[in-house]
Amino acid sequence: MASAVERLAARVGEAVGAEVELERPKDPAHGDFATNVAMRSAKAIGRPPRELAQELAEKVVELDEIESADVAGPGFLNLRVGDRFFLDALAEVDEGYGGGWAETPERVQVEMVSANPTGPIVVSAARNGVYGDSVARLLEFAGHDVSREYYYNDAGRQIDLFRASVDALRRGEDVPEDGYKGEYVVGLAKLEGDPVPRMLASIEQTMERFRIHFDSWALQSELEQRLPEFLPRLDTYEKDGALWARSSAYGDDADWVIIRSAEKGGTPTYRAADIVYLVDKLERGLDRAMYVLGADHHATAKWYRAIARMLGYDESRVEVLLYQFVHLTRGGESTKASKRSGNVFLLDEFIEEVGVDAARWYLVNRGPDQTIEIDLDLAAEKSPKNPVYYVQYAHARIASILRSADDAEVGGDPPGPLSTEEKELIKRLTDFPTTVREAVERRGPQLLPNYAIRLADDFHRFYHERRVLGEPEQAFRLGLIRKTQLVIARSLDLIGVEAPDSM
RNA sequence: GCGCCCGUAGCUCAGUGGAAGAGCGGCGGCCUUCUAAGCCGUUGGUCGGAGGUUCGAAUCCUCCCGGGCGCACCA
Repeated sequence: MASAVERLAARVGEAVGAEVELERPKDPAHGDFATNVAMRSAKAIGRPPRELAQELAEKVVELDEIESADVAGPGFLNLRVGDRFFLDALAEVDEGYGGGWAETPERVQVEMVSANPTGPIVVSAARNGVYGDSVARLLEFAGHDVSREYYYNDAGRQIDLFRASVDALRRGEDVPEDGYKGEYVVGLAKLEGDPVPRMLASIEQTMERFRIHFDSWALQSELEQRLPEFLPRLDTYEKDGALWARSSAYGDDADWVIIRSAEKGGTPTYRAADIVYLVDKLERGLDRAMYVLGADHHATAKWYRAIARMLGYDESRVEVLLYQFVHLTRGGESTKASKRSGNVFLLDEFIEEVGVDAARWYLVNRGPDQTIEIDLDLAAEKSPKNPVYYVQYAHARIASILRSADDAEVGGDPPGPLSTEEKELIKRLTDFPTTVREAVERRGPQLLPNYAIRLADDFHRFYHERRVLGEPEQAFRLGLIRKTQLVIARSLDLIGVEAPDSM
């Protein structure tokens, strides 16, 4: 069913005889909604845009919903709508508002983090998790069937080196030159047994603490064993004693070794496991396999698509989400992160210092293509400087009013005309579905925190100008803030941030 | 050299064809009334540069400059 805004667009389109899209002007002085239909069709009709706009304005203003239609700028049609429209639009806001619209629900897997279990999760891996998890939450909200998977390398050189580092300490020796040297290695050396499962358990614990839950864990060692059954389906050749995948023939920039030469051990490379893993995903019944990768792995995107093509799959089922790095600063000083040197900034420390909500907010706040710089001192401040608290505060304020209202009546029409603040707030609520849709389509969860700030903005202004309790409009305004609260909570939940009832 | 990403206010960044924005910083106001983690005002920009496409470009295309990242029989 079409939303109030869509119905309005259709009505206006009917009146002017063309497809109309309504946008929200940034400047409220430009009206409640605006359309560029006159400028779009001016050329085809062969008339000056402003003249055409004037003519369309006269038709549009005949509609019941439209209070005024003005021509502005190069030929924009600025529309003001009546209270009835606002009330209808507000009535649509409920728990599921903005979600459940996916026309063809897909089974989607988001594979994310997937850091080697050779050390604790650091902050850049946390961006991977927050980004992937937020995209997953968005897809779920849109109506898709989403699962989250962690793929870990439990075999190979890095893991061997990690185990060797722990063993060396246990024997009272120094860790190998290129081994792992962090504090955590010392801790693991004091415990019995294989350090890898312990490391993995600790990673899982950290991720849970960060509100990221994995449905499944895939092991490289198991996957690579199944390589022989897929070899016949691959386009390969031998060179220098190694087996190469001819990925360059399928869109990649190069060919890659999948089985090492005898003198290098004759073992499969991680790329061999990639192939098995991809087939496994696509044959498991997933419609779409999403990989979340850091900018340093950007070249892998072509490799995944190339092997999908090589194996005869539709490459559009494979999607790689890339994100740029995170730089932490403290009072201007940059903190460098290297897992092996032991001089690292761990996610656990980050959460300790700034809290889960602010940590997630800062990591998802920026577009994935943008490197993030986070000033730890600023992020840790629980003050108005921190936008996440600004938004949460709006939610808490609403909760407080609702508590004071007790079991008073909530909802219904207002006794008089709507105030400017009420209209602005409702218009902002009508932006939510389009914001969600765009965030899903662009895989851009950063749109949500930015929207949430605007919504909190409109609420705080409303709060400042208009009283709720004890006013003739009480019931209506209680309904309005209740719905505002729902949308704030949803916006925050989609990025994994909590909406507190008091602060 | 080849490939990917970025360049918007003093700082950190939104803004992916329609009327230049936010937060922080700076300056100045507002608390006997539902939470001042709030509100209001003000300061501040040749959207890296040059061409091109378009009625219209921060946004699309080309080139140039600057920065980050990658181009393993490591993962």
